[in-house]
Amino acid sequence: MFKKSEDKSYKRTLILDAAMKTFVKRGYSDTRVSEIAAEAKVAEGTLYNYFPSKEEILLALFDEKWGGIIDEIKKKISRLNNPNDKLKAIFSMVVTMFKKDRHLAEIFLIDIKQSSIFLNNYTINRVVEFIDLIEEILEEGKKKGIYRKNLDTRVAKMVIFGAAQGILLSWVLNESKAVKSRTFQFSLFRAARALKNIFKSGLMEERR
Amino acid sequence: MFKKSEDKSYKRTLILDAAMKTFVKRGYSDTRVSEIAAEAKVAEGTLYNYFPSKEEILLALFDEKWGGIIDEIKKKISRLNNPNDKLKAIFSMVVTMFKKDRHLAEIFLIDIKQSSIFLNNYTINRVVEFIDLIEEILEEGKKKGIYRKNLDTRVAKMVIFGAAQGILLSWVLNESKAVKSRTFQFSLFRAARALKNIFKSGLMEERR
Amino acid sequence: MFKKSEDKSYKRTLILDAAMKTFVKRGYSDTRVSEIAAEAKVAEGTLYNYFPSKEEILLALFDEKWGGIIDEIKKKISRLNNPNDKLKAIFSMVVTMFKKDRHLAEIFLIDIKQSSIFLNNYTINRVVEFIDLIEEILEEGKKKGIYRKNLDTRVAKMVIFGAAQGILLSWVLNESKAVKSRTFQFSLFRAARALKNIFKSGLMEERR
Amino acid sequence: MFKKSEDKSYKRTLILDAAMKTFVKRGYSDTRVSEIAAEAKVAEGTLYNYFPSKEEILLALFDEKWGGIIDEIKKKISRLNNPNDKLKAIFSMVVTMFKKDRHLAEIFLIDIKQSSIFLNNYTINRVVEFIDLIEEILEEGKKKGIYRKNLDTRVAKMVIFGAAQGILLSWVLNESKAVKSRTFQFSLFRAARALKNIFKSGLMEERR
DNA sequence: GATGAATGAGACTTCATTCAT
DNA sequence: TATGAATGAAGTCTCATTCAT
Repeated sequence: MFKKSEDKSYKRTLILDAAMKTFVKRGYSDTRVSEIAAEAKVAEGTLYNYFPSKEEILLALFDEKWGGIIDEIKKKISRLNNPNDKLKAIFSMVVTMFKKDRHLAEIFLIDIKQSSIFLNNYTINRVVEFIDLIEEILEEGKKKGIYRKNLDTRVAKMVIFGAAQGILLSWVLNESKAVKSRTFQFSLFRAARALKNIFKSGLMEERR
Repeated sequence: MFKKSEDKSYKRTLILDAAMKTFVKRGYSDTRVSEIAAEAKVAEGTLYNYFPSKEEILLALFDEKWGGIIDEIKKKISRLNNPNDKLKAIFSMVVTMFKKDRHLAEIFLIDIKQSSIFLNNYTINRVVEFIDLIEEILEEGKKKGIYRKNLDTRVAKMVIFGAAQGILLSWVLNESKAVKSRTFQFSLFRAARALKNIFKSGLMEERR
Repeated sequence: MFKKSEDKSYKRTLILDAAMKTFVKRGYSDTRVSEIAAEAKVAEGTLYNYFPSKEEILLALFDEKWGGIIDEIKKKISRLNNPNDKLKAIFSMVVTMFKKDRHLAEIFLIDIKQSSIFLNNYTINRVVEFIDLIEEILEEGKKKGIYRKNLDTRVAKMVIFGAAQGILLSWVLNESKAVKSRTFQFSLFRAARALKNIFKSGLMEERR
Repeated sequence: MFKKSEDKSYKRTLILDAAMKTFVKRGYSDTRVSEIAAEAKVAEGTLYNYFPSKEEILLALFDEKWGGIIDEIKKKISRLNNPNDKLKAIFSMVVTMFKKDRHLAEIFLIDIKQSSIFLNNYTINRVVEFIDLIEEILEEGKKKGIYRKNLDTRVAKMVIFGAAQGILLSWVLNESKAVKSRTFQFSLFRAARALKNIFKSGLMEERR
C-alpha cells in the first residue's frame, strides 16, 4: 500500500530491477521473460503493460540506470580542476554507487559488443560517452603537464575502462561464489585504491 | 580432397573455425546452429557427427583454441627469468596471435561471466589459469624486488587482464566500424606498447 | 447527464454501437475489447457490467439491430399483396435503413458462415429467417402466376440475397476508398434500381 | 514414398490444402496454426519450412488457388465471341472446378473485406480482376446489342458476383449440415442452370 | 457503477536435435 | 558419412477477463 502510493511507477521500477538482476545473471539472450516476471513477482503480462518488448526493457535499463550515473559524474567533475582529482572522483563515485546498488555494477559488465541491439543504438553512446570523458581528462592532464607527454590517451582510456571492468568482474564473481579460486578475493574499496596506485606509479619499484 | 585425407578431422576443424567466427560475431546464445553449418559449408546434421551438441562445440572451442595459447605461453615464459620479460612475452604473444587469427581476439572478449555454461565448468578454468599466471608473475616480481612491495597482486592481475580486454575491444570494434567515435582508432601493436608504458611508469609525468 | 437519465441503458447502447462499428471494421476476431471500450469511451471493465463476454456483445448486436429490421420488414410486407411490391418493399427498406445507419449495412456483410459462434446458435436464424422470407414471396409469386413456373426458388433466394450483399459490399468498399478500381463507383439508390431491373427482365435485350 | 517423389512440393500442397480447409471452416483469425498442422498431419514447425508466417499461407492460397482459376478462365473465354457464351463459360468453369475441389468453392466465400491483409495487397486484385472481367463482358454485350442498353454494368457485375457467392454459400452450408433449414438444399449444377435463367429472363413470367 | 492495472492461458514462431534417405 | 526436412519443446507476446479501488 504504502510503497505503491509513494511512487506511481512502483511496478516499473520493480520490473527494471528484476530485469537487471536476471540480465546480469544469465545474459540478455538467456534470460526468459518469465524469469524477469518471477523475480519481480508480477505476472508475465504485466511486463507488457510497462514495456513493449523484452528488448525495450534492456534499453530502458541502460538508459535510466547507467545514464543517471554519467550525468551525476559529469556534474561532479565539472566542479573539479585537477585531472587527478577528476579521475579519482570518477572512480570514487562509481565504486560508491556500485556498493550501494550491487546490480549496477553488473550492468557495467554486460557485454556491450555482442548484442546487435547496442550497435546503431544510442545506448552504447552513453558508454562511449563515459569512455571519452576519461580521454578528455587524460588530454587535459597532458596539457597541464601532469601526465606524461607520450601518454597515448586513446589506449589509456580503454586500459582504464577495461581495468575498471576487470575489477568489478572480480568483485561480482567473488560474491557470487560461483568460482572458487585465489583469483577473486578482495574488497571493492581496497581494489580501487590499488588501481589508483597502479595508474599513478605503474607496477615498478621506485627507482632511486 | 587432399586436405580431407591429410587430416581425418578436417571437417571438425572447419566446424570449430566456423563456430568461433559466429559465436564471436553474435554471442553464443544468438548464434544458430544453422549459421555455424552455413559458415562451415556443411549440412546441419553433419555437425552432430562431430559434436554431440551446440554447447559441446563451444566447450571444445575454448579448450582447443584458448587452451593452446595458454600452453604455448607457459612454455615460452618458463624459459624467461625476469618478470618484466615474462609479462612482455605474454602480451607480445597474445598480440601476435590475435593479429594472426582475428577471431581469437574476439573470443577473448566473450563474456565469461554471463553464460551459466561457464560457471561450474572446467572451461572457465583455462581463463582463470591465464589470469592466475599473471598473478604468479607479479608475485615473483615482488619477491625479486622488481615490483612495488605494496602492489596488490590480486587487484593488479584483474587490472592487467581487464586492460588487455579493453584494448582488444577497441581494436575489434574499430575494425567493425560499427561505432563511430574518437574512441576506437589505433593499431594493436601501438596499443600494446602504450599499455606497457602505463604499467611500467603509471600515468604520471616523471618527477625529477 | 440528460441522456444518461433518459435511458438507464444509455451505456449499453453506446457499447453496442461501438461494437458494431469495430466488428464491422476489423471483423469479430480481430476486434479487441479495448477497441470497443475506446470507441464507446468507457473503461474496459465497464463492458462487463453490461455484457458477460465479448461474444455476448456480438449476439446482442445481431439480435437487436438485425432482428429489429426483420420485424419491421415483416410488418410492412404483411400489408402488401403483390409479391413484386413485397420484394421491392424489402429492398427499399433495406436500402433506406442502410443509408441511415451506415454500419448496419456492414453487419449485413459480416461473414455469417465463418464464425463458429453463428452455427449452432439461434442468431444465424434471424438471417435465415430473412432469406426464407424471400423464398416465401417467390413461392407466392409463382402460385399467383407472376413469376415463372420453372423458377427455382431455393436458388433464386440465394441469388437475390447474394446480389444484395454484393451491392452493399461495393458501396461499403467504395466509400472506404481502400480499393481503387472501376469496380466500386455508384450510389446505393441507383444500384437498387438497377438490381430491380435485372431481376425483372434479366440481362437480355427485349426480344420483339 | 510414392507420393513424395511424385512431387517435391508434396508437403507444401498438403499444407495449403489443410490451410484452405481450416481457414474456410473457422475464418483466418480463428484458425490456429496448430489446426492447420494437424489437418495436414505435419508438425507445426514444418509449416514454417514452407511459409514464413501464417499470413503468407493465406496469401499463397489466394494467389495459387484462385489466381490459377482466373488465368484458366481468361484463356478459355478469349476463344469465345458471344458474351452470353462467355458468361456461361465462366460459370461452367467455376462450377466444374468447385465440384472438383470442394475447398476451392469456400475460398470464394472468404470475407474479402474484413481482413486488412487484403486491402493494400495485390491479392484482392485477383478477385477484382475477376469481377471486372464480368463487367467487360457485359459492356461488350451492350455494344453488340445483346444486353439491354440501360443495363448498369457496374451494378450488374456485383449482382452476378454476389449471386454466385450466394449460391456457393448455400451449397457449402448445405453439405456442412450445420444449419437445418429449407434454405440449403440443392445441387450445384441445378443451381447454375437456375442462375442462368434468372439472368436471362429475370424473375417474371413471360408476357405474351 | 466505473475504472484500468493485473492476470495467465494460449497464440505464433524459433531452432536444437533427430532421422530417413 | 553427409544431408536437410521434420520435429516439438519452449520462447515472446496478446488480450479477454477479473478485481481492488
